[in-house]
Amino acid sequence: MADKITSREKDYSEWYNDIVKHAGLAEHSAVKGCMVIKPYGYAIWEFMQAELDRKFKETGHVNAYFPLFVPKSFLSKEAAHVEGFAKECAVVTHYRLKTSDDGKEVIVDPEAKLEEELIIRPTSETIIWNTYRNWIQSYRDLPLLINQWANVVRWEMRTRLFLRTTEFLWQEGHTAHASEEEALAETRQMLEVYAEFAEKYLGIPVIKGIKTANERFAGAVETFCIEAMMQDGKALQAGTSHFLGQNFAKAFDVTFLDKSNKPEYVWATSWGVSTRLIGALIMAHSDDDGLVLPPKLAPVQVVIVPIYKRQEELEAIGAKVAPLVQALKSKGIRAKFDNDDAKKPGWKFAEHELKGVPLRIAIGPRDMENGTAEIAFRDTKAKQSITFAELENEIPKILDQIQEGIYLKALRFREENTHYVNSYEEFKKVLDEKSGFIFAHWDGTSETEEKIKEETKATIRCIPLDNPQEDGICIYSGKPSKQRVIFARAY
RNA sequence: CGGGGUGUAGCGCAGUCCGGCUAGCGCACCUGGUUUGGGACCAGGGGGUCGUAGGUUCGAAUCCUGCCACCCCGACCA
Repeated sequence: MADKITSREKDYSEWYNDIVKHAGLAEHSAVKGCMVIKPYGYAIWEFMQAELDRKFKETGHVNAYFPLFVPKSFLSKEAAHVEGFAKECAVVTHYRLKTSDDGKEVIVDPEAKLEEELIIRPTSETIIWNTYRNWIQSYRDLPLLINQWANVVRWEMRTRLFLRTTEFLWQEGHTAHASEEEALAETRQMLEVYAEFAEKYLGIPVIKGIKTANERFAGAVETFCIEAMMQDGKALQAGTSHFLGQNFAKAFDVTFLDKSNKPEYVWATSWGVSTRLIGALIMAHSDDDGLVLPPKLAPVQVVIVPIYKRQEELEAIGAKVAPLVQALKSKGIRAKFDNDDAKKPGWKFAEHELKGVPLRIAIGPRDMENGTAEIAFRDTKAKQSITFAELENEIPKILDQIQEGIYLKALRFREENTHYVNSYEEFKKVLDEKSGFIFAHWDGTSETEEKIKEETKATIRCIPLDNPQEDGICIYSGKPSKQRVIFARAY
C-alpha cells in the first residue's frame, strides 16, 4: 500500500485532507475558501439530494427557487438574525466593470454603484418571507411547504473542505403555518427526516436534541439538531430544524385571516442540511486506506476486477461477467466491470479501496476453472470465496449487510466514547484524555456554558430529546440541575 | 486577523543556506516489448514563464522588497 494517506493517528486533519484529495472528492479552487466539488464527490451529493428530495416530497413539500441576492435592508429586519449573520456576509456594491485607462486591466466602474447594496444570501429567510407576504392571505393558503436547493455564502475566517467553506451547497426548507402547534410539528417532523436519513443512508448514528440559547439559529425560537460523533471524538452538527415562531412573520408583516376573519401572524419553520454531510461521511467511517462509503451513497457499489495473463482470458472473464453486471444493474445495483488493461489488479485493488467502493469481486483463471469468485469487503477488509452462481442473489444481501455493519460500527464507537461525569475535574480529564460526548449536569445558564467553553473549548451540543430527568448539580456552578446535557468539542 | 509552514512538470519532492554550465528525481503520461491472484519490469520519448511583480548582479529557482495562494494551530462560525 503506497503511503498516500496520512494515518489518523499521526495527524487527523491531514488524514481528512488526504482522503478528500486522493479519493477525488474535491479540491481547493482559485478562490479563497471555496472548493471545486469533483465528479466523484458530486455524485455522492447527488445521491443525498435524490433521497432527501424524495423524503421532502413524500412529506408534502415542493421545490422552488429564490434569488441569490438579498437587498441589504431585508437582512436588518429581524434583529437577532442580522446580528447572527452580519459578520459573514459578502456584499455586492457594483454592477459593471470596465477596462482601465491604460487598457491593461479590468476595474470596477465607479459609475456603476448600486443604489442599495445586495447581500449574497447566507441563508434565505429574509427574501423568502418578504415573498411569502404576498402569497399568504388566508388560512386557506396555509400551510406553505417549500424547499429550495441552493448555494449560500458565509464568509468564514477559516475553512475546511466540505466542513466549512465560504460557498456551500445545501437545501433549505421554509414553511408557513396557521398555528404554533403545526409549525412545531413540522420542525419535529423534518428533524425526524434528517435523523432517519443520517442513520439509514449515511450510516451515521445521530442524537436528536435541542440547542441551547448560545447555539441557537439567529432568529429562531428553538433550534433542533442532529449531532454525530466523528472518529476523533469531536461532535459534528449534521442537520438543523428551526422553529421560528412568529419572528419572521412580524419582521416581514406576514399575516393571514383565520376562520373567524381575524388577522394573525404566520408561524414559521426552516430546516437544512448541506454538503457538510460529505465531510461527516468521511470522518465517521473512513480508515487509513481511504474512503469507506455506505453502499446507499456509493457511486460504484460493486466493482469486478479481472485477473488474467492473456487477452483471451480477459475476454473470457468479460463474457462470464457481462450477464452478472446486467442482472445487478436491473436490480438497481451500481456495478462496474473494471476491464482497464493499462492497470494491474493490485493497483486496482488499492484504487477502489481509496475510493471506498463497498464490495470488490476478483475473478481470475482459478476462479474460472472452479466457478468461483473472491469477494472483498471494504469496511472490514474481509475476503472470502463464493461460487459465481450465488453472486447475483448474494450481492444485494451483502450490500445491505455492509450498510448495516458500517452503521453498527459507528454506533459502537459512539457508545464507547460517551461518558458520564459528575465533577468539573472529571469533565476536564475525560475531555482531554478520551474526548467524545460527555453527559453532565448543567445549571441551564448561558454564563456557565460560556465559561466552560472558554476554559475547555467544549460546548453543549444539545439537550437530547426525551432526555431522562434526574436531579443533580451543575458540574461548574454547583447549582441544582434536572438533567444532563451533552458536552463535546465540535467542528 | 495573529503564530508556524509551503509554493520548482499532472502529482509528490530535491536543489535555495553558500548565485554559475543545458534545472533534476520518483510517480503519472506516450511508443515498443515482456508481464498480470495486493500499487510490475526493461528500453526509448514528451512535458518547466521555478507562485507573482519589481529590485540587486556579468549572471537569480537561489539574495532583497512587495503581493498572491494554500496547509497546520488559534480567535469566529454550520
